[in-house]
Amino acid sequence: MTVDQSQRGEPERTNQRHEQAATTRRQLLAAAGAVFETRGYRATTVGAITDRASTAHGTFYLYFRNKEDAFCQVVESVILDELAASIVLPLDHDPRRGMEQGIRSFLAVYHRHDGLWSALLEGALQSPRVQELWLGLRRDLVLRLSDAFEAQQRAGRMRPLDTTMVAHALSAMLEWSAFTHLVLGEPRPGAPRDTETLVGVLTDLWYRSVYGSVAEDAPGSGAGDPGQSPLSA
Amino acid sequence: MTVDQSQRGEPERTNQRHEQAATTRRQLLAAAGAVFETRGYRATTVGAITDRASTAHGTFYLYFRNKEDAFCQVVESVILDELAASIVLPLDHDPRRGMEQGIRSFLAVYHRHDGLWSALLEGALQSPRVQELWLGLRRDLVLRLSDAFEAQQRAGRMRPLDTTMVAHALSAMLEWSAFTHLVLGEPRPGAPRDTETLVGVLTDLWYRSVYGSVAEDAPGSGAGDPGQSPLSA
Amino acid sequence: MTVDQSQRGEPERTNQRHEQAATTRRQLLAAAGAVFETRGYRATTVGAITDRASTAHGTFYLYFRNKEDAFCQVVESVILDELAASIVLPLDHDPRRGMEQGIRSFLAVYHRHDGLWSALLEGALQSPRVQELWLGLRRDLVLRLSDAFEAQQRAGRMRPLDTTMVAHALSAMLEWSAFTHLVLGEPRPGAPRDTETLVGVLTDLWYRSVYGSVAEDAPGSGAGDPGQSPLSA
Amino acid sequence: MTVDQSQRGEPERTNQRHEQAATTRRQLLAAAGAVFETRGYRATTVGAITDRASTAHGTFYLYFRNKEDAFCQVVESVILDELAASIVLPLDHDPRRGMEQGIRSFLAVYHRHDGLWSALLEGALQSPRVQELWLGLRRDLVLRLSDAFEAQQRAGRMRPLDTTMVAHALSAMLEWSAFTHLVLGEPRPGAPRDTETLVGVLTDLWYRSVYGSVAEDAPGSGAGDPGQSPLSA
DNA sequence: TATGAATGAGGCTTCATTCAT
DNA sequence: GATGAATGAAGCCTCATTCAT
Repeated sequence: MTVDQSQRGEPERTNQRHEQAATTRRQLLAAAGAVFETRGYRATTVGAITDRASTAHGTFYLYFRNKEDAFCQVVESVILDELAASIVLPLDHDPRRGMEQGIRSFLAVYHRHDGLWSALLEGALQSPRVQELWLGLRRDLVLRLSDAFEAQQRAGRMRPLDTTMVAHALSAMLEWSAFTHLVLGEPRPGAPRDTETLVGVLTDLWYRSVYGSVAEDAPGSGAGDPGQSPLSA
Repeated sequence: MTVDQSQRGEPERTNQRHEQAATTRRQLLAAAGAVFETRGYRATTVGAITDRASTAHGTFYLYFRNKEDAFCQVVESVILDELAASIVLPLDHDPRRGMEQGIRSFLAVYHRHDGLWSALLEGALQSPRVQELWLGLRRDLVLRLSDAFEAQQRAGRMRPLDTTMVAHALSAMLEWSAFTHLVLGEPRPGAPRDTETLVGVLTDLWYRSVYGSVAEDAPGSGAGDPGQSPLSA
Repeated sequence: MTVDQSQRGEPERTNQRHEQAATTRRQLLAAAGAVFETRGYRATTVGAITDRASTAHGTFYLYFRNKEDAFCQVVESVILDELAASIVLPLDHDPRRGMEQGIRSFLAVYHRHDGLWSALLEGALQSPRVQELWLGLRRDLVLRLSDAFEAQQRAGRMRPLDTTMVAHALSAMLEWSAFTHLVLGEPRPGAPRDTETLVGVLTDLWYRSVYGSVAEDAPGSGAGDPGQSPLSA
Repeated sequence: MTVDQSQRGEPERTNQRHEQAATTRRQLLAAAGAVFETRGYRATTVGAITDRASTAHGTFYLYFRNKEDAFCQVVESVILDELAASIVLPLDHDPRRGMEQGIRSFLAVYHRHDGLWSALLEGALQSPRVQELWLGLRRDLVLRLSDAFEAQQRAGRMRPLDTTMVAHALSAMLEWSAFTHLVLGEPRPGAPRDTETLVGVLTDLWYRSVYGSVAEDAPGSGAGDPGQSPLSA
């Protein structure tokens, strides 16, 4: 039977190898994710990853060019998962509730990977490639937001603003609030984080900023339909 | 008395020594600042600092316990300088202009030390002590802001909001906008940064957020005196 | 089955690896032993060891946590060898000759590793872990001795003495005589060491001390069997 | 009066300087003693000594060539003090009590400077000069002992033994028992050290060893006066 | 004499990466 | 594909000693 395998069995063996390899890759990716998440970017060592993945040290380099590469793959894989999840975002006819949902789900995603965002930030400050990856993610978000704003503006529902700049600024508020609250634990480190309060405040500020003079004091009372929420697109 | 001095000679010597030492410290501090600014936190090595300061390697440890300590001293010395400068902040009777001035000067300070803020962020993610330093700075800013908001609120000029949370959120917007625009060069990396536009947008968003329903559409129209600007205190 | 092996190939590889690694460890251990023996504890550097072992500097840390650890392993490996050798210690029915043999073989062991005992002493004064190791060795020796004394005492062949204290004191005499004669070269530094004379004197003193009033003046005359020699157990 | 001093005052000033210098030396010596005593030889740094002496770092090198030199001076100064004290050693007509007194006072001296003996041993293993100093001290002791033994032997009160070797061996027992009991805390580390028991045991062993066959079982009952105790010379 | 800033050699340790098997 | 031993560059930190004042 040994003969069998070496004669006709090659496709099978190849398949087996492929599967084996895929498994190894998955193990390494998962291990890398876990280690980066808990230790941060720089403090993560290849050894820690392979230890956790129960593979040999050298195996790491079969799947990743180096630590930077592994990190980027981890982030991308996580992002893909999250994007898959975020498709489920509920749409809403009330623009304020749409914003609220978008903000809430962003914070939820952030919260789910606390340490990874922290590591991503750290990595972006140390490696150009990670920085590029990170900037790409941010630009996506900002772009979606500014597109939505523009649509609102064309419909006359939004104050006349530089949509790109506003999208940047509001994204910054959202992103950095998420970081300071969820990662750093501000305002009161150690205290239980009341994410819902944060959602409420951010929604209020976003709404004020964008619709302030058009639909004054009108959460949900919207005179006419302000359309789809910018974030739930 | 000259005789006295020449007998024991200590005052002169001591002074000379002190000066020499102070000079060395200044050199090291300046060198450290420059290196941290260009290389970031982690990539900075003690050797690079002493090379730049033209001192022996060991001299570094005469003035700093280690890299972490040197970085904290650098940040603190820069902050002190900036605080000295910020005292000159113009007060203004128009709240919108006050906000604008505050935002503009914050961005100016940030811009003046681009790389250092970046390094500070990086360091905060790698060293608990740096993190503490950084959080301290943030808390100061947020506190001053929320105090100002509270004053405005008591005077009935501001919407009823959780001042602490709002201060946090608006600080986050300001801080992170500064970082993304001035350090990362967003929205268009490489393009000349139009800081004034940023000032305008941020001021508008802040103003809307805070005074939205009280003094609607009243930028500069000062219907009554909204009091001192939060940031120029 | 050969096929099996060549498919996974692990046993062969693993064995080869193991052997290679064991060789490296042995080289490092031998090199460390040699360097510690000639330079002493403190003056030994990791670099000197790896130079001698012809390995890279970093390889050292593959096998030892640090210098302290390497030293302990060296001592332990030497001790193990010696214990293997000491099993061959000749028993004797004449207690004086038993003592003599024990003392002689102790001195022989000591002599074989001159520098190492010296380094062990030095290390014990500088590292708690080495001290613990050393104290463990001493306690073993003392315990065996005091057990033997107790047996003798129960058999009524020995003067009534505090066996623990006596074992300690006589061990001290033996150990420190070994050190001063074999390491320091006392009484006449530089002169050829007449170890046999030392053996004779020490045996005489031990014998006197222990059996003095029981078998007075009976070296070798064995008035009855005082039993097994304490040291040759 | 300043003039006075600079014209005739030179001898006075010189005296003042001398005194000043002597004071400084004393301070440094005391500080060095304290630091060596607590930290041991190698772990003691020049900085620690000058800190404790409240002098400048460089001042150390006005009085000592280096650490080695300082240590030797410390040891010598302590020894001198102790020798001064040991003159008071009580003589005794009973040889056993003489031995006992000698042993007791040796242990007392040892105990008074625990850490220093430990440091001396450590230093001897690291510096040839310290080793020489230490050997000198030991040889003195051994010589006095062997001289005394020889006198006893000439008087026919002692067994026929190689006095030099015996003096060496018994000194070794005494010295090393002192070290293991007083410094290491054996046999039971941490337990209160019962020095008197140790004195008793050592005296017994010494006495047995030396007078065993001459004055059997005769502590204090001495048939005739065995003369002055070896150690109290 | 006394000072104390400056020096720089010397040692330790970590870890990303390679490579023979 | 997988292994894991080996490499060596790179950084950190200490401390004895010198020297200008």
